[in-house]
Amino acid sequence: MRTDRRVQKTHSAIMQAFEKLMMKKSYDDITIQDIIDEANIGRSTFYAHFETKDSLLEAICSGLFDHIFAQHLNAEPGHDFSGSEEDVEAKIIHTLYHLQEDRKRLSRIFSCESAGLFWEYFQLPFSAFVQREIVPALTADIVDVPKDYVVDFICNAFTSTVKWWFYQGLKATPEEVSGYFLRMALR
Amino acid sequence: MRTDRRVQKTHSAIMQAFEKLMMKKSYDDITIQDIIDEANIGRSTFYAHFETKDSLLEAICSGLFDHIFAQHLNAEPGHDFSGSEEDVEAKIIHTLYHLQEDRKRLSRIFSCESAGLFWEYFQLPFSAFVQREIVPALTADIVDVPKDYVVDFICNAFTSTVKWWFYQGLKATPEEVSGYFLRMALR
DNA sequence: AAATTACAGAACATTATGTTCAATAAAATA
DNA sequence: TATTTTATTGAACATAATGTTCTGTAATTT
Repeated sequence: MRTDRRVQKTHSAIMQAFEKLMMKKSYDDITIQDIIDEANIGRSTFYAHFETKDSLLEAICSGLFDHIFAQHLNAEPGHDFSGSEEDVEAKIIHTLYHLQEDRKRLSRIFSCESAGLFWEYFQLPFSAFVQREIVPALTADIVDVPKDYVVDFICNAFTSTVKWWFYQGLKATPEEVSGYFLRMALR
Repeated sequence: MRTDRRVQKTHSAIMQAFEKLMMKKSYDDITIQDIIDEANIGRSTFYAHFETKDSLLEAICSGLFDHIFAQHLNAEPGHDFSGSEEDVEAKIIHTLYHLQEDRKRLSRIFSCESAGLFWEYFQLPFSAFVQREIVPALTADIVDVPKDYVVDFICNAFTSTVKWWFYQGLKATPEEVSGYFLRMALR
């Protein structure tokens, strides 16, 4: 059985209202009252869909980042140079292109310093990629540095790179940004 | 003329109340009402001292990080190997020792993901240090990487290193952490 | 001793949160 | 189509925080 058409409508009304509000104010400044007014739904209806404002954010984030990362970054390699420098670079450039396409929605989200939750969701899928494909390729150099530190370091480096890129207004190309990142983060 | 003794008392009462509350809950969860109750002062008295909760945070942060950074990290070099690898390493280790000494207050603050303001204040003095002493020493390697990206990268790398360190419960020594950081961030 | 200043504490308007409930409208089911 | 199930509405409600304003009181300065 499909989900009730009313549920779908309310759900997307909330989502749209939230994104529209994100264009105007930062996450912390958005109240549930704002969302209710913007979505034009009853108070109790919101609470029938989401427990808190953070639950809503969680839903937004998974939809956003799953789309960007899950598809290709963690996809099974279809070629024989998986894990190589070329492969890693290609995947990072690919990811940056995806982020660039979503620039309109993301630039507002990324500039919102208050919502660390965003970055948690952002880093989660990237961390898997780092552990699987990047770290094994460079353990030779840094044997005595704890592995979890290395993973954490690279994830944060990528996050801050994307932050920097968006803060600059995406002036650089994905290829350039990827180059900067790889040169700084991986020797 | 000295400041009114009553003002001093109220001020420190607010500060102490805030720090005590930070031991219990995260920044976002602390209300002005909590502070008033904990400090045992009148409502209007708080607003006579601080406009908002963020103003109070700002005051706390400057006191905290100015103490840690300003003194030695940005001090005039008293020796002739300023800017060298040994000098940079010594200063970073020194900074980490200071952070370690303040672990009680800082661990609560650092684990509070919500307050990005903390990290802004944390990075501000470090950024000056990076630009003055670290970047000039390695521009040879990375000529075509934008300088502001390099500075941003290294600052964020140090911030995430400290975050990681505290998250692990400061198991590693400052010397070890400094080693990890320098090896990962500066080739 | 007099003037100044800070504080207490209460009152107040405003705003947001989260819950509850009966009526209504829409959808799914038989 | 008729019936049942479910979602939504909208209002009401209790709770709690914000920020302002005011008066009397107490401490401090001059």
